[in-house]
Amino acid sequence: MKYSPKTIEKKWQESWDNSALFEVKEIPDQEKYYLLEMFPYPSGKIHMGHVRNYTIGDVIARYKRMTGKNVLHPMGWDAFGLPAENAAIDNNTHPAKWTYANITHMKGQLRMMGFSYDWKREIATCDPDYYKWEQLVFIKMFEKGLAYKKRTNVNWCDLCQTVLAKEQVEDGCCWRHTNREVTIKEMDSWYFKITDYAEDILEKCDSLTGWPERVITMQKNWIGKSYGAIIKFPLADSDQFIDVFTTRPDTVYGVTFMCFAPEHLMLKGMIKGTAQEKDVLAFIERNMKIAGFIRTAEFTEKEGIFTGRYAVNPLTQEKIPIFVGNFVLADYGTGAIMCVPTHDQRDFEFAQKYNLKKRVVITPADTELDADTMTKAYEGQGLLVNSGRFNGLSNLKAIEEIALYLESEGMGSRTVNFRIRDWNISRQRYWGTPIPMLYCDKCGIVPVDEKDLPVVLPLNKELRGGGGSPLSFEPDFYETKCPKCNGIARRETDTMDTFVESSWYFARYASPRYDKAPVDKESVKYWLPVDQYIGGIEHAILHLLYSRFFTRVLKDLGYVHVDEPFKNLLTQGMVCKETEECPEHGYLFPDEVKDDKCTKCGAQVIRGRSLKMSKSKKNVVDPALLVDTYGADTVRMFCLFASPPERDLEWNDQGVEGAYRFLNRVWRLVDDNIDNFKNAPKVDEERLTGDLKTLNRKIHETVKKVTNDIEDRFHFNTAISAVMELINEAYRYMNDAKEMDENSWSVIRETAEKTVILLSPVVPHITEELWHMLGHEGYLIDAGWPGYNEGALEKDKRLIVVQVNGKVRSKIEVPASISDKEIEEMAIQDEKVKGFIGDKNIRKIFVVQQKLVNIVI
RNA sequence: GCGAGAGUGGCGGAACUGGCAGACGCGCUGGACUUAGGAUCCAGUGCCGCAAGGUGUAGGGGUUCAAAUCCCCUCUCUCGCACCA
Repeated sequence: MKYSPKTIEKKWQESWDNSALFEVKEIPDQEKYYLLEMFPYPSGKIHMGHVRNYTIGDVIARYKRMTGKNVLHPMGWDAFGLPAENAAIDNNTHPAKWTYANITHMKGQLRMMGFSYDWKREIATCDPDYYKWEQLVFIKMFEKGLAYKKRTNVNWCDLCQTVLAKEQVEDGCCWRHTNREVTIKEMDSWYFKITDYAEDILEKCDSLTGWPERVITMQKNWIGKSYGAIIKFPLADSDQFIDVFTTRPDTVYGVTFMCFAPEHLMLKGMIKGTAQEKDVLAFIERNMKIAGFIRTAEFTEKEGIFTGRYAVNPLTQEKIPIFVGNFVLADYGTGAIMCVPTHDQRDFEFAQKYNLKKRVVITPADTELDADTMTKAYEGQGLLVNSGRFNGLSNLKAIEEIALYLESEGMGSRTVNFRIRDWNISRQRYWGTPIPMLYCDKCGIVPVDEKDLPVVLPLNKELRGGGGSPLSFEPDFYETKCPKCNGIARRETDTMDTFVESSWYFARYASPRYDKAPVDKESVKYWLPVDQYIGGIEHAILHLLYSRFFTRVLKDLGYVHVDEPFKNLLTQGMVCKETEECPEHGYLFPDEVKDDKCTKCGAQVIRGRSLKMSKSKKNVVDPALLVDTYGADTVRMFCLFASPPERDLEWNDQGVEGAYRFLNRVWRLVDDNIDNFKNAPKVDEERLTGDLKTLNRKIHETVKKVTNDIEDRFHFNTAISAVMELINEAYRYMNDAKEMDENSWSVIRETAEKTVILLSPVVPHITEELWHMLGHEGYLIDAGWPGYNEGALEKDKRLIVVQVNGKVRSKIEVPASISDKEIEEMAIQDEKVKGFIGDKNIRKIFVVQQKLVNIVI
């Protein structure tokens, strides 16, 4: 019988399905294992990135199940979001229709891959049964002050026609449109108070020992905690004060000017009536138009203007000029900074440009600084000078001392500053969770009554393009009554950021149909946290940070018992492929290239470097086509074999062929010999000798290696290669054997059986078929993971490498029981070795654990 | 600029705590079988050399009996951060 993936894959997928093989429930006395892969956005069809991500997860899920764990392995859809809305407008359909059609199609594709999901737990976040609970959590957050509304400057993406959170701006551009700069708009928005949890989220980073170091670093950087002080500078000729944040209170005596961000709220009032007012306003206006990212980028030249007002240095009582500077960040610290040109390079450059006063207040041990002649700021350590009562103190000590002094004088306070901002979750779009709030003229902002949840997204509406919250054009939706006073009220027409849905879906999977609360506490208690989470590194900040925040909120609301959602995190690499480019026609599809020439114009194509698969670079491979040709098992195997999970995967069509060839080899090992297997007795290890004993030992070695590779580090590539070695050795044995007796067939059958079990998490269909061909009943996944026999691993002979002066000169075979001393003797007696030693003296001999001898002459 | 990671045959990658560099796969070469093969099987394949042997893990230096692995310097690439006061 020929290996026919199409037939057997369909057969077993249906069989697993019919027997509900992967449906799980809580079993209190069985150890659980919650394995989760980041759920996909239902964009239309699955791509190679999904296939890789989910294959890695499936191997772990199946392996853990085979080792006796109760494995939760759910799947669902991150179903709200802009693409649905845009597709709806483009194709004159409805986002819901488009989304659900995509889900149906993609679900079919995932089934074809043979992933072991508990589909009974499937979630689509656009389902009112899901977002209802999100709305409830929102209301609870509002009641606790964790969700609030404010009017501020926000980041706006013109292409998305919506506001973005700070995390969703990359290099000044929208995270979806990396070539479109965000603009600044003043708007009302809803915020989640993630800053309340910043300290805890930061601190617990160090407890996440199962996370990749770089993800932790990125999160720490994003939160950006720094210790310093807020210092109050009196505004001259007024009774006002200006707050500045600094990490360097030790340099206050050196402050010779001050700088405001153009957005600073005190500015306009301050300059009223001054001679400079017009010029300063013009400066502010001009700079406000430049996107914050560009204005404060490193390559932008520092620019400022004197406001005409002065502040008073609280320690020197000196009057210092106040400037507005383009480089000062409005949303970090207080939006105003004290400037110390002698000890801060940025301030130094600014002072040089505008010819401002400088005073040295820290002196290094070896040289004397002169404020007038120095060419750059001195930012190192030293002793304080020109600093009144603090002279002579080391500056590190002075940071504390001066802050304390200012505190005691009521001129400041030590403080901790965070870079992270509250999470703006308002989106001026249609296809998202409605924010369950309403506005009443009499009662103000009022939450929707819990019994009226969910606030359902109206589905019978036609979408129009052109911007503005679509729901704000739907009176049927926004016209309502106030639950407090029964008067006329208007619903909130913005929807929530879609990152909100993905911030808690992992908890919902524990009890996906629970209809009394967001989660069933008992289920959550059993399943959470996620033991292993798998997904792309691109979510290092966004999704993973929001999820950590939301889990804390859910804990404080009493829904879950954990504060960290994901115990272990694996960030898999990208799937890459070579690109081909024509000088005239840009990127080309593989079939647009013939003999290295562009089929459109005949120009020589440029073979580009390997890049992440993407439609725009035309280097994508459609998994569906591959599955159709080779079967899901081959595709799964190649994805795992080509590189370890955390590294990028280099796509190679010929490599796929190799995987297919190997599976055929495994198939034939069983299929060709099945009759011989039937009559062979059980392996009797005592009676094995020679090559057969070696092959039998190889079986045990392979079990050991595969187990370690999967268990310790998820290195499936080396696990697979170990099985390949075993298969190669079995074929070699059969090829070399003069005669195949019963004993031989026993060991070959044993090889086949163990191969089938060890490969089953990787290629579940072919192995299930072979398992049954080998005469077993029941599903392979319940067959248990094999152990190995340490005794069978022992060799009676060993090959010892003999080095002379560190160079390999010979190899000798010795009995395993031999002593180090005897090995030395044998090594010296070896003919080849003798030739290298000659008549020289042996100075020393090293023997390494029955492996190697190094003779030093 | 700062931080993290990486650099190994023609290619993807192995080598886990320093102990035979290149497992396994792809590709390539030769052979067998065959009406035919882009199926299958066997053998070979880092580089130089007929061979003995030499040489080799980005480059240079060091530690060690022994270095892809540890230390120092340089280069290249990837990712993240980037006027954060």
